[in-house]
Amino acid sequence: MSSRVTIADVARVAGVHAGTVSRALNQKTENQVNHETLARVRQAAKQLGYAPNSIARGLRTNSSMTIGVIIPDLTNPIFPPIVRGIDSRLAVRGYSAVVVNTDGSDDAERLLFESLVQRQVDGLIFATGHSGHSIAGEAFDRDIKAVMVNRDSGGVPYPAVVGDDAEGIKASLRHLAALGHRRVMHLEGPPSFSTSRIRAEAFVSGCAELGLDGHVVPCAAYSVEAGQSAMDDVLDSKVTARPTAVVAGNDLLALGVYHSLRLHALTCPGDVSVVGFNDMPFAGDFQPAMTTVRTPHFEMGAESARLLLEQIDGSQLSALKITLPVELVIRESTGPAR
Amino acid sequence: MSSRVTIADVARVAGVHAGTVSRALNQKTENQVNHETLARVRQAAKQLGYAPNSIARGLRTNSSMTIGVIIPDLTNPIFPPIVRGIDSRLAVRGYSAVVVNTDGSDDAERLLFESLVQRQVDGLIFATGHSGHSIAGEAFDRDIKAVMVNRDSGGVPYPAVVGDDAEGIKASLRHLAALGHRRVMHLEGPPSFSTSRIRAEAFVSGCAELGLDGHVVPCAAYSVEAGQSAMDDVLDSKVTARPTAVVAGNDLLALGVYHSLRLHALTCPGDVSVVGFNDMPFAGDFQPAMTTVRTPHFEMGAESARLLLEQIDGSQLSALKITLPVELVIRESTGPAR
DNA sequence: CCTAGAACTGCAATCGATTGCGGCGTTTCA
DNA sequence: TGAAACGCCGCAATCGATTGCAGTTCTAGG
Repeated sequence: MSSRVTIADVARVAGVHAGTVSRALNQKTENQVNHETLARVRQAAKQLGYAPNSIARGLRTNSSMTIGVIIPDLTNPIFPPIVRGIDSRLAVRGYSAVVVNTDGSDDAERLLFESLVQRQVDGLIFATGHSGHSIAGEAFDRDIKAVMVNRDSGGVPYPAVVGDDAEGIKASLRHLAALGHRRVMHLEGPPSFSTSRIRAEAFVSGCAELGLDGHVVPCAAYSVEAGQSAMDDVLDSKVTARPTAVVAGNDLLALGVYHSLRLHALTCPGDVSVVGFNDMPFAGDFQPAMTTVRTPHFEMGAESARLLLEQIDGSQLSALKITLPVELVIRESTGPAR
Repeated sequence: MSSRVTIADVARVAGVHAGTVSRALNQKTENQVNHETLARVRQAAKQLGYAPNSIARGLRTNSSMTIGVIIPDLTNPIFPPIVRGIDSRLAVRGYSAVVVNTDGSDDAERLLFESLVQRQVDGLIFATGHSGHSIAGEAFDRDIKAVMVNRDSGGVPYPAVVGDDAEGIKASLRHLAALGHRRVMHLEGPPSFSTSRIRAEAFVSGCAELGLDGHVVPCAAYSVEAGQSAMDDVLDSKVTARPTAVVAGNDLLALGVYHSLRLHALTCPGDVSVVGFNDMPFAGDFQPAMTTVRTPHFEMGAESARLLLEQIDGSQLSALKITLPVELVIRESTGPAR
């Protein structure tokens, strides 16, 4: 399909050898060819509508100009901005991204990883939080270039790009404390995600610093359902006192809290204040508009791509870990404690 | 990087010729090799951890097992489900998708199209509504296999997968009419999108059928800002009477209407009822929960991938146009007319 | 006028797999 | 018993580009 015209056709029309055409059409080698010849080759190439077959080139140069991006689920709203950030850096260098979804399955991750490697991707970006049986260690052993984004490296010596989660949580806590909240709760994401642990720890230490009565409740997943289920349990429980504020592990969990509160005929922020995490798209349009921690997803993606390209270029890595600043966005889901 | 073991290595270990290894490791040709040899080759391959270099294979077989997906913007929430639908069908056949974003720019679309073709993609899925200077016609002339999704083919003889937009609009209108609305308005998306025109036409004919006083207002883009701006103009206008219900071209425009209403101290659905289109993720969590037309994005993606694979397989196309049913989801943004 | 060196460009190997062709040994059937 | 048929596998060309090497021409310096 398509691309019928090859370098040999151009060579024939220009009256030169294929090797010369190759040199003429490559930035790095075009100074090796005579000016007139170069013009003739270019003219012939344009006339024939020649476009190099990147598969053939890849075979010879051992590179595919392709980057694999492994994420849990594209429909999780934090990932599209990350992917676009990655793409923004990749595109200007002529690279393309192949995005695959694991749906949280380790088996799927392994399979997709293998398929990506088979495809000769020039590098990998891991955006799966899973630090359990992560494939990253194996990738490193196989000399595969990669970076982590939105998760720490989990002991594997790959560079990582993360948001300042701890600071985000602490800012949330300070905000709540200023509103007079004392009994606060954290909905923690699955412990297999490095971000979950970091946020939970920041919550605990933040509460200690501010003198708050903090309580951590684990959730089975980063999903609306898991958040609602966890909050339901809390509200139905007779033993634990109802918190006046909830710091959710992410916006999805916070949304689950919204649902649970509505089901229990409680208001937000009247009865319970809620803070999310990520500032996912349209978080300001929820009911109520969600107070949440904005993380720079696009930039995280862009930075991760930059670090990966540095590896590929073989240049010295400019950083092993990049922590990007976050910002608490105060909207309507937080209010004074009753 | 990686994949150091080649077919020649396997051949050496198994004591056979490379060609035999190739035949042994391919489904279609494995019956051409003796059972014992086959076992020996497989054993050697596993022992060495052999994985075929798909670049090399692609060069010879003239296929990359890659599909290009051209969309306007991944962060528009309707696209992730479409992409995942595409991927769900592609993955089981060993294909991968390369997704690129045009951001609505025709120039970008052309550039990305060329880069995809250069990458020797085996087919293309166009999800850009733009029917203006669409590249599709040229793609067809170049014998490139492709399908359209979420847009009609605009005269180019490619198969298309769309939602039943007209029915969605009419169902909205019936719902509003039943609530007693008479003066209704449609916020039309940019006319360069085929979906815009179809929805606007359905609105007009639907109003006629139901005896409603319908009015169409064009928007500059499918965005929250464009929707708000258009609605602002309507509400600020002294000449046009305020409609009691708005049928927005999509959920983003509807969200813009929400913003405009709030700015003008009007309530929804109290003062104005609003219906969106697409049922984007979390539409039910907006303020108020949005009544909208659910379109089966995942299925649309899956169907488009199926049609593309049919083309690639060279089999008879099972359909030239697939229209998937939509469903009106009634939530809280629509109420009785005052 | 001669020669070293530079500037170009052709030659051919190479990347790693696939595949048409043909050879060899064995089976089958007349 | 002979020949056709078949099963299996090796040989080598091929996909389309890149690139080290070497040859040719040209320039410049002595």
